[in-house]
Amino acid sequence: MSKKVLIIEDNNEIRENIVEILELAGYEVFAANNGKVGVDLAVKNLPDIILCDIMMPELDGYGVLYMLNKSPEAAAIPFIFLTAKAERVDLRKGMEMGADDYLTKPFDDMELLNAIESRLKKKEAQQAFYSKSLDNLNTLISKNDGLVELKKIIQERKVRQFKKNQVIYYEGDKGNGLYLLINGSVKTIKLAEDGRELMTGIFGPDSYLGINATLANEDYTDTATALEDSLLCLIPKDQLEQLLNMYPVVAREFIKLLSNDIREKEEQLLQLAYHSVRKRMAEAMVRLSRQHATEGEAFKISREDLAAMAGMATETVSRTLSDFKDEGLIDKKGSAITILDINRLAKMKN
Amino acid sequence: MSKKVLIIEDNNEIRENIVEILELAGYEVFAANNGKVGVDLAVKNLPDIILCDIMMPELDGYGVLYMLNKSPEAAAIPFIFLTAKAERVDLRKGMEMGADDYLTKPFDDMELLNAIESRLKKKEAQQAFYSKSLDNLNTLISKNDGLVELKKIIQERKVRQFKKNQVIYYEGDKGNGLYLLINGSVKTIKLAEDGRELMTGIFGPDSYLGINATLANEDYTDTATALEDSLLCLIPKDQLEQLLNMYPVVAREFIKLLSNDIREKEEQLLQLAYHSVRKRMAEAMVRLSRQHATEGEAFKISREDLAAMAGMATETVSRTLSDFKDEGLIDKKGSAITILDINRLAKMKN
DNA sequence: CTGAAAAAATGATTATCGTCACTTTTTCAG
DNA sequence: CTGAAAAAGTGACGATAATCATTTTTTCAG
Repeated sequence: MSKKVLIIEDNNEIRENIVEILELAGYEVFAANNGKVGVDLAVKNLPDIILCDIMMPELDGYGVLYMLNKSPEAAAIPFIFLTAKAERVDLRKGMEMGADDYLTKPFDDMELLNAIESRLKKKEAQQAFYSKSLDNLNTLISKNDGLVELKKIIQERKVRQFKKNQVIYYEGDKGNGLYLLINGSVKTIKLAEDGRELMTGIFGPDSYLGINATLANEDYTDTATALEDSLLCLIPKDQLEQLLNMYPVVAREFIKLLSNDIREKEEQLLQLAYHSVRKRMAEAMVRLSRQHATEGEAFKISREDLAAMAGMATETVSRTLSDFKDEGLIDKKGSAITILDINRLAKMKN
Repeated sequence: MSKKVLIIEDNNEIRENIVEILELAGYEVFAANNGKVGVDLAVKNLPDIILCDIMMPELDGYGVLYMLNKSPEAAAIPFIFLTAKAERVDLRKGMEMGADDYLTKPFDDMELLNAIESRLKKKEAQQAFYSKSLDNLNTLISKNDGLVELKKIIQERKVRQFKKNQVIYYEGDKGNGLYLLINGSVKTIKLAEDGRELMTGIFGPDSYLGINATLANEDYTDTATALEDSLLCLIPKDQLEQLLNMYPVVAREFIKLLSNDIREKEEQLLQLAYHSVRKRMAEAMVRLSRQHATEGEAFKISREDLAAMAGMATETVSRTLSDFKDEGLIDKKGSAITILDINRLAKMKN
C-alpha cells in the first residue's frame, strides 16, 4: 500500500508542483492551502507524513504543529517544515516543538523525496526498536494473562518521538492517558505561583508518566518535559481502564507503583522540610547517579534543573557544587558532573 | 457463654483472691503469675478482658501492654491495670499506651466487678456504634459486589480503641494491614534524623491509614498517632490482598485513593519548597478547617503539631498565629483556634 | 480553687540561603 | 576556529526564619 503524504502550503504554484512530484513518486497525496484545512485533513486521514509551510495566513506552521500535538494520534506523524531562508531564524523553535526535519525553499525534487524517505524510514526503525526494547520491559512482565495482555496493547500502540526540551504534557491538560517511556529521560515539574519550578520526578526507560492523573481521572498535575530526545508510547485512558477492570494483576501492579511513588514523595517532603541545601544537593546527586546507573560516569544536567530538583536557587546550586568539588565528592566541568564518592554523598550529615 | 477474664499478678495471695471473686461472679478465669506467661495466655486464649499488675519481676505491666499491642488480635482486648498507690505517678504513661482503666490496690469486690462490667459494656457499645457508623461509610459503598464484600469484611472485624496520643503503628513496623479510621482523628508523621517531625497526613473518620505500606508490601513509612481518642479497625493484609484480586472495583477504588494522595503530596512539596512560612501556615489553617468541617468552630491543635504540619519551628508557628490574630484572620485562646476569614487565608499571597 | 508543670508567647541574636549585580566559562551555529 | 549568546560561577548584601533564653499563659491533678 502506498504511503500517504499531506502537504500544507498556501502558495498554489509551489503546492501543485510538490503534489505532482509526489504523485509521480507513487505517494498518495492530500493537499491543503491553509493551516486549518491542513489540521482537519491530518486528523481525519492520519497520513504517514506531513509537509508544512511556516509562513501562512491565519494558522501558520507553528500553529499547525501545536494543534496536531493536541491529538495523540496526529502527534505521532512525522512532520517536515518547508521554510524560506528568511524564516530560518525561528526554526529551532519549530524543531523544539517536535518537528522532525525542515527543507529550505527552493529545494529540488530529490531533496524533497530523500527527506520524506529518510523520515519514513526513521519512523519505521523507531517502531521496530521500540518493539524490541519492549522485551526488556521487565517491570510488568510475567506469565500472567493480564500482564501479557497489557504488553500486547502496548506493542500495538504507535510510538512517538519527543525532542529535547519538548513538552509531553502540561500541568492542567486533560489526562488522556498514560505514557510509557521507552528510551530517553523525562522530568516532571510543577510550577509555583511565582513561576519557580519544582521537579516532582525524573524518569528513565520503562517508567510510566502521568499515572496518577490518568488513574484518578483528573487533569495532569505536573508538566512533563523531555530531557533528551525520547521515545514514548501513549496508552489511552479507556484501554487502560478496561485492562484494570479485567485483570486484577495489572491493577495490583499499578497499585505497587503508586504506593512506591508516595513513599518517595514523603521522603522528598522530609528532606525539603528539614535538610540543609547541602544535604539536599547531596541527595539529588545520589538520585541522579542511581538514575544514570554506572558510577564514575559523567552526566549532564543544567543548574536550573538541579535547582528545581532540590527546591533551591540556581546560584546556591552553583556554590554547593563548587564546594562538593573542592571536597573531592564530585568532579565537574561545565554542565557535566561526575560523581566521585557516592558513599560520602549519601552519608552527608549537614 | 460466660466471658473470659485473664488476670496477671505475681502476688499469689492477691491473685488467688481475685480468681475466686471472679469465678463466683460467673466468669471463666485464666491466671498468670508473671508477665511472660500472661502474654502467652492472652494471645492463645484471646480473653474478653485482661487485668494486669504493673510492678512485676521480669516483664512488668507496661511490658505486657507493649507486647500485646504488637498482636492485632490481642491489642483489641480491654486492659485494666492494677496498681499500688505508689505507682500512681507513672500511670498516665500506661493509659497513653492504651490501657483502658486502672484499679488502685487495695480494692473491694464490687469495685473490681464494676470495673470489669463497665469495660465490657463499653467495648460492646463501641462495637455496636461501629457497625452503625459503617453505614455512613460512603467512600466505598455502591451496589457493586466487590465493595459490598469489602464492607462485609470490615464489619466482621473487631474495632479497637486508641487513646489520645497513643501510637497506632510506628515507622519501620512491618505493615500488617490497613487501618480504617471509624471516628476520632489521627496524624501520621515521619521523623527526620535530628528528631524533628514532619506531618505527612492528618485524618478524620472514614480514612484509611497505612494504605501505601500495606499495598506495597513494605514496612510502614510513617508513625500514626491518635490526636484524640479514636476508634479504628484493622483490615489484615491477606484479606485485603484477596479482595484486590477478586474484585477489580475494590482495586480501582484504592488506586484512586492512592492517586489523590500523590496529588496532595506533590502540592505539599511545592509549598514547602517555595512558600513562605506565613503562606504555609495559612495553608495549614485551611486544611484543618476543611478537616473539621464547620467554619467558625474552634478546634484544638498543639503548636508542635502545627509546626510538624508546615515544616517549621514551633516558635515561628506562635509568631505567625499571633500575626494572623492581629490581622483578624483567626482567633485563638490557648490551643483553641477559630478560623475567621478562610477566604483571605486561602488567598494569602505571601 | 491552687500550685506545679506543660505549653505558648515573646525578645534577642544569628545562620542560612535567596536576590541582585556582575564576571567568567561554555556552548554552538556558521 | 570564531564570536555572540547562554549558562555557570562569584561576591556583596539582606531578609527570613531558626535558635536560645526567658516570660507569660494555660492546663490539670489534687
